[in-house]
Amino acid sequence: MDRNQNIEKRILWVAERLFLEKGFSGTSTTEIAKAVGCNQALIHYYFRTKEKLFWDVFSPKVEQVVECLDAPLDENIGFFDRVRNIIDFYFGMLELDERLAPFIVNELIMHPARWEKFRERYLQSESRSSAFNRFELMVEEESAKGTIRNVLPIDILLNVMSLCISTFIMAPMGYARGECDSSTRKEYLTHRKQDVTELIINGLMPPRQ
Amino acid sequence: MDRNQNIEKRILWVAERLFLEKGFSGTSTTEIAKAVGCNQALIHYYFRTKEKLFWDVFSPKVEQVVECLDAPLDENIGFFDRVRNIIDFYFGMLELDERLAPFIVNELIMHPARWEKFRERYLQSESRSSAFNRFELMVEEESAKGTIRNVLPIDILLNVMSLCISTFIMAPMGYARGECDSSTRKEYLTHRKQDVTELIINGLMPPRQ
DNA sequence: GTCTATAAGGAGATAGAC
DNA sequence: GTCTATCTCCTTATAGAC
Repeated sequence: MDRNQNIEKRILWVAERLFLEKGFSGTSTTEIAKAVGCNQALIHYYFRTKEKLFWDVFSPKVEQVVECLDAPLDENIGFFDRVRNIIDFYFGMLELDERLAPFIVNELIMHPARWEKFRERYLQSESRSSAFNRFELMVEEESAKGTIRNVLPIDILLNVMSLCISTFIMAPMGYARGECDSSTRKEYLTHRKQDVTELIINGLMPPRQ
Repeated sequence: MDRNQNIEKRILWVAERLFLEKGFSGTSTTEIAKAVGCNQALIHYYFRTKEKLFWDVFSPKVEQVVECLDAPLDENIGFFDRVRNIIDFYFGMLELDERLAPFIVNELIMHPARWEKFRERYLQSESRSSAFNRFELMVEEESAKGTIRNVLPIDILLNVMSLCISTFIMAPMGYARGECDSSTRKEYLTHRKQDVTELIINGLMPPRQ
């Protein structure tokens, strides 16, 4: 954006855009340099390797996409509205930048090793966020009351993530039955968000007897 | 497999394995040649370009992953069992080769243009399979009877695809809370399949009044 | 049909001038 | 800090011998 910014930040900023659009293997340091308006050697001067530059872009994005499941904080609302809030917030975050979901998923597929650094942080029960722990408690409570079916809290969140992210992965097919204009796109996203919400909420109900 | 097979078929066979494991950009024709045990020029003699070779591998896989949603044919069973069958069959197909889901999704993300050739076939209502049309009829029927909530048939299938495919995309994280042994993996897949089924079935119920 | 050799280009990274 | 020049390696594709 601003020509006179710190060059290191400009490189990071341009790299972010290009990595998001074309992935790690699809983007060359030469290309980044050209877009920044500097020499390719400068990229390596600041970030030493392409891998390291990528990590500096990738890492905050992963945190965003995973930790965002925690975000909508304690208001005094019922369980189902709480779940609705989670979906709303999560979907909204992905909608803010539609390149985010494909970017993360692509890297998860192509370089699973990069995730090992996150596994510990997100899967060990000791290091789980307090928001997750509170959510877990709510689920157990509702389960005991019999207001929801028997289900693990982590599965609820996995299902929410899967359905939201898939919406954006499939978008290029979904809203392009012929033409790709932005109103068709918006319509597709709105419709999917609504159906995902209904599915999750309805799917939580205890089975009829 | 057999050393004395037709070389063209052996190239295709090896290319399939490598593309599935490392994607288009991660696999070089040189590498394929080495694995086949022939010269790199021979790949181009038979397939002209890497792109063409890839297409010959990719195309049948897409058909498999999309058309498999149609497959479990008419038995005389109720609607919910029919849906259960679809999930079972679809999940089972992906389980037969766990590289399939990541492969397809990765290519969908990195080269959306490749899908334009399939869009017409799968999204035009005139060219839809008769199995889909029959499924659509069943949904309308159940909807009219009030035995399921108000939902579009295509959304049911999108949700099934999303949840099944996501299971395999997330598998490297999912069953690797520390160790990756095959019993943990099997346990993870079984559990997710069951939860996905419950979610879909339960999510189809009409809301309580 | 299968080979060797090579063309033509792009990649990431570094040395060294300024 | 920023540049030019260059090293080394690897890619796809083709020409031409056998």
